[in-house]
Order: sequence, then structure tokens, then C-alpha cells
Amino acid sequence: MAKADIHAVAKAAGVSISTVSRTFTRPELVSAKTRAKVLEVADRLDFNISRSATALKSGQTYRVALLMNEEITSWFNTQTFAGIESVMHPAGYDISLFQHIDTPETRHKFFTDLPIRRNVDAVFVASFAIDPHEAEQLQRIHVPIVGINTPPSDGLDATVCIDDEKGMATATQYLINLGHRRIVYTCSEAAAMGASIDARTQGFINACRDAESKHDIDWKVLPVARGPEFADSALAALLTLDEFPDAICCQMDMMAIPLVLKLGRYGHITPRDYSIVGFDDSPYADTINLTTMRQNPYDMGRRAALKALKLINGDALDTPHETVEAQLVPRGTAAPFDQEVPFTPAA
Amino acid sequence: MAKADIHAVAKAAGVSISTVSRTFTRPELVSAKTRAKVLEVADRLDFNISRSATALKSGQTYRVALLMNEEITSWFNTQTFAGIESVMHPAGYDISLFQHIDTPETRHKFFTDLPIRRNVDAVFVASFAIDPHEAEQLQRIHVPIVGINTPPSDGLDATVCIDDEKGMATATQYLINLGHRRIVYTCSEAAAMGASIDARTQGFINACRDAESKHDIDWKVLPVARGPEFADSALAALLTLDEFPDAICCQMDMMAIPLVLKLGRYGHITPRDYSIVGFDDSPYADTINLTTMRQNPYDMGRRAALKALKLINGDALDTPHETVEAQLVPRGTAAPFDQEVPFTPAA
DNA sequence: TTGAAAGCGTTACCAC
DNA sequence: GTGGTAACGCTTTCAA
Repeated sequence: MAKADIHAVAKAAGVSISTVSRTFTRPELVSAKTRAKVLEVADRLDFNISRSATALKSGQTYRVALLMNEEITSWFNTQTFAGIESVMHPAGYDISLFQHIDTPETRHKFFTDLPIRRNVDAVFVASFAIDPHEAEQLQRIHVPIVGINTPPSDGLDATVCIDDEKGMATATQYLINLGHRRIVYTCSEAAAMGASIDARTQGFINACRDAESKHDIDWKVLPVARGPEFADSALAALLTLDEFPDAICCQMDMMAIPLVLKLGRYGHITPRDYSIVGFDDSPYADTINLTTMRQNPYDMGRRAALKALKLINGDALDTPHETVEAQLVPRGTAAPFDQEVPFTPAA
Repeated sequence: MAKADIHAVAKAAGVSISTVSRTFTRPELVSAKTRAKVLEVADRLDFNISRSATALKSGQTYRVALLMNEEITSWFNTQTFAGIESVMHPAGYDISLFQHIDTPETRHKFFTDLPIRRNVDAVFVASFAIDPHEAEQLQRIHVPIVGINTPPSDGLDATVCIDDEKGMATATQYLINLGHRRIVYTCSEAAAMGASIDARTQGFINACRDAESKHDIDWKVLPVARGPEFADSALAALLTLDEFPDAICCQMDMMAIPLVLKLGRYGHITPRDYSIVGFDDSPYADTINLTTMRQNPYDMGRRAALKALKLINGDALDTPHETVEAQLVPRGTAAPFDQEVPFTPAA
């Protein structure tokens, strides 16, 4: 049985192709009887409207691009993807994924060489900076660009961002309020392209500087090389400090969780010996009872997608740029700290 | 600047649309000089070949469907997706994702109602059984179906499956060889649709039965309700047994990891007090030093995608059905067990 | 309520 | 090496 096209269905149902088309796209314009007949025939012939033809005719592609740094397999990227998908799929759009757009070269390649221009209805950019000139290329051909956790940057039609800087400042403030004074911030070295996550470092620094007017804070930023071993690198860096800190601020849970688990093997037990807070509230954070800053990339993906849909539809946005805040989730790895009373020899 | 189509480019470059088309699809047929001219104009006009038109003309859709049970956010599904993507994206295909195809209803909806028939070039089915009749619907219109970790079932053009049953039997055998005799298998209740993962239970049972001829094995299957709380349910079930087991076999790492972490809080320390093995080698398994069975869904996705590409291309497969085996990864949570010597009062 | 026909932007065959 | 032209399968005005 060869594939049936709209003509075959029309013929078999004794109607014109116009009627077949309407039966699927605007059924209310077709009489109930005709509609039933057409549907019955279509079902029998395994017929369905061709999306390619519809797309060509309509000028839309029913496809959006999602650009991300690194792999989709990271927690943040997966959640973001799933959030976008949850809105775009029901709306009839597929997501064309472009991973590892994390160097100026790959990014440039995307914006110029790849057959994207005119071939997606919108572009999502997750977690990295974009060049205003590149944004302009898309705008010239009326392709909306929406950013998710993008650094402040020109040329995006809409953005949904978490306030990384403020979030990390909150986490740091929390540790200071608990009485911690010797605090280390562990993080991966900053990415080449201004990933939004690097703003967290500044949040930590700000909070420490602010507190210095009131307390004697001993703080330190401990960057380690990016890569699969970053948690072990941080572990090593911590264990080779002159003095082990009484609190650790982690750039992300994926750093904090291994640290909690492995520091225990070296005799550093949280919250008994030190406090630690993460950032993300990603898988297993609750299992190990990690105090952390929660963000919800799934929801950010949803919001971004809703904006994209409006933009595709030509509607204006009431709030093109949204900022959401990370929430402190107090759990068991951060506890009040009794400041050591320096030993005073008998007077 | 209005969107330029192929005619605009042809005109501006002083050539015919045929030449413009060839410049992009078969550049070797166009003289270097003409080609350069066309490309220059195309770039200036932001022109690119329309995928929709190409798709319509070619009869292909450059789109494949991926059906999965549950959410893409699970480790297995994300890895599978990423593996398929790593092959299909460079080949010019987008993935249209259908999640939660895990009840007969949603599955039926997919195969009949949704505008899929004739709108994808191939279908991937991950981790659940499919009805031969439904498979036949696709085959009738020449859409290849490729299964990943699908239970043995008719009608799939190709499959890449892990041997779940054998894998879990291996894990169980390992525990028995270590000297464990009181073994519990923790798992989620079987899915309605015959998820491939349920075969693992049988592997456990087989290994125990086999060993009974040689040893006095006290084994038990402990199913708990599916859902987000399944790990805690398993924990509760374990803690309320008459006697705590000396070994635990887990259906998956996502069950094993919380168990290792939380059982410790109740005084059951591995490997001191009991052994435990997981299945998957998913994130943090290495961090907590979990002995587990490794599978590689990313690679299975890749293999499945390679097969799909061949099938789309009309080529026959040398090995349509592949089975891979899970590898035992011995780490720190399973250790030799000294069988308790029953206490004998002084004679 | 239905049908006829134009056209969406390509590709590929056939001339030249 | 290049150009003209007929499809590909649909949507949508316009008429009936």
C-alpha cells in the first residue's frame, strides 16, 4: 500500500482536496457527514496532513533552536530543555538542539554557517553570553531570540534569568549570620564566554565585603579547573589549605554533594565540623540533607517558551525580561557556629 | 529587509534559481567563480535553503520521533536522548520527543490520533513494550521503528537492548559468591506496560534459585510503589523486615544511592554491616563508591540512531538486533561476608 | 458547504 | 556549467 496523499483521500471520499484539508485544519467548516466520511477514509489510508507542506505553505518552520553550552546531560540543561519542551511540543514545535555552543568559534559557526537563518521560528540561548551583532542577524530576519540565564546583554527579545549574584550573596550572608567567619568559596574557573553562573562568585565576594565592616571575615575564592574532575580538584584544594575553613560556599550542588560525601572520609563531618551550602537543589541534595539555594530551570524554560510563543505570534510582551530569585532551602549541612574563644593562659 | 528567497538571490547574483540551489546542495557542479558570487550574495541577503521546501520536495521530513515512558529528565532517558542526538543532529535530523508514552492509552493515542504517521522518518521506542499491531501501522507506511531496551517483541525493525535479566543475575551471583546468604531485592512495582527494567527482577530470582542447590539462600523480593518516594519506601520496607539482610540488590542506582546514604543514619553501614549493589552506574555512583552494574544508554542511543539512519536510507542491517551486557563495576559497597558461625554453648 | 486553482521554495530532469 | 520547468502536498482565496 503506497502512501496516500491528499488527492487519494479526496478521491476515495468523493470530495475535493480542499475539503480534506479543511477537515483537518478547520473541521467546523465542514459538514458533520462529510467530515466523518473523510476521517474514516483518511484513517483507512493511513493519511495525515504533511507537516512539511503545511510548513512550506505557512512560512513557519514549526521548529525552534536551543543553544546550550556543554551537554544536554547536565542537570540544568536537561531541566531547561524539558521545560521548553513542555510548552513547545503541545504547541506543535520541535526543538532543534545545538550543544557545545560555548566558544566564540562554535557560536559564530552557528550564527553564520549553519542553515539556521530562516529555518527556525525562534532561538533559545541558555546560560551564555551572546554577541549583540549576532542577535541582530536574527532580528533582521525576524527570528525572536530569548535567553535563559543569560548574562545581561543587548539584543535579546526576552529573557528569564535567575539572579545568580544575589542568590550566592544570600547563601553567604546566611553562613555569616550563623556565625561562620572563615569561609571558602569553591568554583570552577570562569568560562571563556561569560556563563551566567560566574556571577555567583561576585555574589560571594560582595557578601563578604559587606560583612567586613561588622566582622572579621577570613574569606577566600578557590577556583579549580573545569572538567569532570572538578569536585576532586576542589577536595584537594580544600585539604591543602593552611587551615580548614569552618564554612564552604559552593558554586553548585554538583560540587557540594561530592564534597560533603568525601570530606567525611577525611574526618571533616558536616555540620559538626563545618557548614556547607550548595546552589541549585539538584538531585540528591535532599537525600544528603544539603542546605542549598534552589533554582528551577524547568520553570524558567517554560516561561521562556511562553514568551517565545507570543513573539512568534507577533504579540508584544508585557514583561520581556524577567528575573527570578533563588530560594534558600535550609537543611542540615549548615548550622550555627560557636566562634572559638581564643585560649587565654591563666592570668 | 524582507526575507530573501531563492529567486531574489538568483536575480541579485545574475544566475538562475537552479544554480543557486546547486551552489548549496551540490557545489561541485558549479564553477568556482559562480559559486563564490552566489555565496556572497546569499550571505548578504541572509539567505539559506528552506528546510521545509527541501523536505517537501524530497519526501523526507528530517525529523524522527522518540517515545519514552516518564520524563526525559531521568538519567536513562537523558543519556539515550543525548546518544541519539549525537548521531541524528549531524545527519540533519531533529528529534520530536513524546514523553509519558507509558500507558496503553497514551501509546494508542500516539499511534493513531497524533499526526505522526508520515511525519517522521523513523521512530525510536525507549524502554517499553510496543504492540505488534502498532508497529505494523508504521511499517505499512515504511517508517522504521527502532527499539532501545525494549522487551522482546515483534515488529521492531531494529533493537539495541541491554540484557537486564542477565545483568541482575550477575550482580546477584556476585553477592552470593561473596558469601551473602540473606539477600533482598528492592524494586519498584512492575510498570503496566512491560518496561524492560522489570526483567531485572527475574534475573535476581533466577540467580537465587540456581544457587539454592548449593547454598541455603534466604532471598526475598521487596517491591515498593512507583513514584518520587520510592527510595524512602524501600528504606522503610527494609527497616521493618524481621531481620535486616546481609546483602541488598537494587533495581537501579537511584534506589541504591539513597539507601546507602540513609541506611547509614540508622546504623547500617556498608560494607561493614551489609553489602549492596546497584544497577546503571549513574551519577554519584562512583562518588559514594557504589558497586554496581554499568550500562551505557548514551552508547545504546548512538547505536540505535546509526541503525535508524541506515534504515531510512533503505539499507539492510547486518545486525538488526543487538544485545549488550551490563558490566560489573566492583567498588566499595560489596565485600566478602563471613557467614555467622552459630553460637555453640560450651560442650 | 464545497470545489477550482494559484502558489509556498525547493529539487531534478532535460535542454542548451 | 547553466537555465527553464514541472512537480512535491498542502492552504487559502474566490466562486458557485
